Amino acid sequence: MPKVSEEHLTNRRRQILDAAAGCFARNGFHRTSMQEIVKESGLSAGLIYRYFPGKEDMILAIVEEWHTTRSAGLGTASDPLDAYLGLLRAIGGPDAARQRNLGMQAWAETVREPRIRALARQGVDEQLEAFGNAAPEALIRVLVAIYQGLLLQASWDDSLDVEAFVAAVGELVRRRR
Amino acid sequence: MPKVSEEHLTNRRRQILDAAAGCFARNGFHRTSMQEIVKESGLSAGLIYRYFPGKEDMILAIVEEWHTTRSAGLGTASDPLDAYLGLLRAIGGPDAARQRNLGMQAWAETVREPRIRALARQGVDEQLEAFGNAAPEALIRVLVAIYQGLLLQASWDDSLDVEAFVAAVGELVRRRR
Amino acid sequence: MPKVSEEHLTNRRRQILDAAAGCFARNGFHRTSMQEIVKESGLSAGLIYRYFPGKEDMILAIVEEWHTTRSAGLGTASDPLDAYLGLLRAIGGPDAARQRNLGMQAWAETVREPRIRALARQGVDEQLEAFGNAAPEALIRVLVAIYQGLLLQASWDDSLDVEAFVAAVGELVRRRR
Amino acid sequence: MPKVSEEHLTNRRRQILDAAAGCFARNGFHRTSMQEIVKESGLSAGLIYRYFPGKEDMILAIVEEWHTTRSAGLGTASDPLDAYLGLLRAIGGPDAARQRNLGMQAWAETVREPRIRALARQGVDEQLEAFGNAAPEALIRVLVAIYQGLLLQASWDDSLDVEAFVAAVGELVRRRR
DNA sequence: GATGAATGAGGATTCATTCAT
DNA sequence: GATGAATGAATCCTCATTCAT
Repeated sequence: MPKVSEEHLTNRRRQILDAAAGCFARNGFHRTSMQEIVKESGLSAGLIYRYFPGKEDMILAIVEEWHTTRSAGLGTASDPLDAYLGLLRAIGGPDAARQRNLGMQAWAETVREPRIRALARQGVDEQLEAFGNAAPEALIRVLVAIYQGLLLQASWDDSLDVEAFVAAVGELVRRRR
Repeated sequence: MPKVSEEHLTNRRRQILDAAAGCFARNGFHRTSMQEIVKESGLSAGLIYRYFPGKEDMILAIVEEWHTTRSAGLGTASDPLDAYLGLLRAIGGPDAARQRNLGMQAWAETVREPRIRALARQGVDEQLEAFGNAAPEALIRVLVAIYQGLLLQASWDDSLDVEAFVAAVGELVRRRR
Repeated sequence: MPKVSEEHLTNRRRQILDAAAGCFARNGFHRTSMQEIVKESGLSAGLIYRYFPGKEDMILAIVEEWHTTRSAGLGTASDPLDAYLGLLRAIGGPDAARQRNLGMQAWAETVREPRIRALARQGVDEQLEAFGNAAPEALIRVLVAIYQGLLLQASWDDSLDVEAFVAAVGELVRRRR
Repeated sequence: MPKVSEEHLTNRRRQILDAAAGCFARNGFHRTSMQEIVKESGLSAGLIYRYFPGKEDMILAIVEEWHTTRSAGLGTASDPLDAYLGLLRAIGGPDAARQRNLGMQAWAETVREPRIRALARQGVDEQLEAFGNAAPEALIRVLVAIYQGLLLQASWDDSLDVEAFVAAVGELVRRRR
């Protein structure tokens, strides 16, 4: 009975999304052909279309996941500032290259796809809410902006000194108190 | 002896780049077809290809110009901080939507096109040099990051309070002294 | 010893053909995917392929059945003309929409599939034989043509007055005697 | 200046429609791939899409033309019955194979494409109007039906005796007066 | 110089069919 | 027997680019 377990379905979906994320991070959404994803996933074209109605939907799923990952577990930390600085370190680190690339792709899509723009905006809004008590909106926005800018700069410059960057941010913010 | 004046050539180039920038800002690099640029420019496909060897080159030219515009006349100001805050206001303002869209497109291209990545990196490096005397590198990077992040957030949220944002930045930085 | 009764097999076949006929009448042979038939039949793809080697064969079976139904019990009637006029009424009636649609699909297939062409031709030839004694071939062909044309026209025009049509035919033919 | 004459455009369109009609008459609308039409026309895929937005539109154009051709110059004849019998001879003749095939294809499409159904219905209605004075609607419908049925039967049986068919029709109708 | 008709490789997607379970 | 997940060739269509005029 090829009716397959729930887990199998989830794994397949993962397999596809992973392949897609890899391709997208390497070549961007629009320079990645479905054929490449097919090859990278090791599955067939037809099967992929059983999981995603179209390329656009795969992009959306990838972006959704990206935002979900990003917004995880901030605000709940005992020392929010430390948690935030940790996030900076993470996004600036060498392991985050793929995440950075996906992020930049996602941002570019906000220009023409309302649903992706909504996700991006919502990503910021969630931070505003999470930290709403600790600081005024404008300040949180600045912190988010710093995160975003670091993502970009770290992507462009492998030799960027993330620690120094984080330290500078820490100083700037701590002094404020 | 050129049959057409230098000026004519420059104007034509402008005309093409303007059309392209308009399309790109609206739909992104990859959702814009050459045919759309042809139509928007009012010129013919053949002519456009006399000015740019291909679409890729047009993208490059657009991105180049974007970075040139951006890096203009900072660092030379009498009060660098004021000048910087002015830049924030400018990029956050409602007139800058097109510039923001182009910027986000350009950033996405850094993923797969080394020349565009080089331009992006160079854009940051220029700021590092321009302000090299006034502050440590890490701090300048943070300021640049704030600029970049504001660009994104202003693009996603029309109701973002740019003034409050700028004020928060001003406070953060001034306190430092 | 078959594990499943002959009757079961026949019922299954019926189930499949009914589903297929429904889809085909609605969307035509070529706009109907096997997947739709699978869904409409409530069976599985694999099972359907145990009953029919391929889509083409299902089409053939449907067309065969269509012709069989059509040629039933003419010529044997006590008053052939009345029987014929009854057939006209039947094919023109509102209940016959599905049959009409299938007929038109079948006719289109005669263009490229010799076996279906053969069935169509045979359908006419059977009438020629059945009425062979009552009238010359050419006249029978005309009567068949009228049937065919009515099928088309009734399909295109819900408000067609079938009774008037049949009356006109009756007059035309009766007068002849 | 490759801005091309009106005549050129018309010829190109003809060239495409002729190629398409040839393919369609041979293999049916849905067994004909665009690639076949491309090859048969001697043009390129891209060019064909400058003339027709899609395959569906080409089918529609072909069907439109088919109906236009068919409805030409009846009703205006001095002796309508003779003109009609001439039409029967024409559609039954060996030169009309392509027209017959296209007709059958068009009829099959009436099932799923309202615009094609509308054309078919309109084709009949035009005859009703053209002969409106000469005979009651039902009778004209019968004559049209005979035409349609002859088209089918002639398509299926090369040896069909068109003359005898036409003679039988003539007798049937003349006797009526 | 300037035009835009023409090209054709490449892209996303569908769908008849198979086969491991 | 029965299932439906999986396949991949084939389809329609787009679009960057060229070149005859």
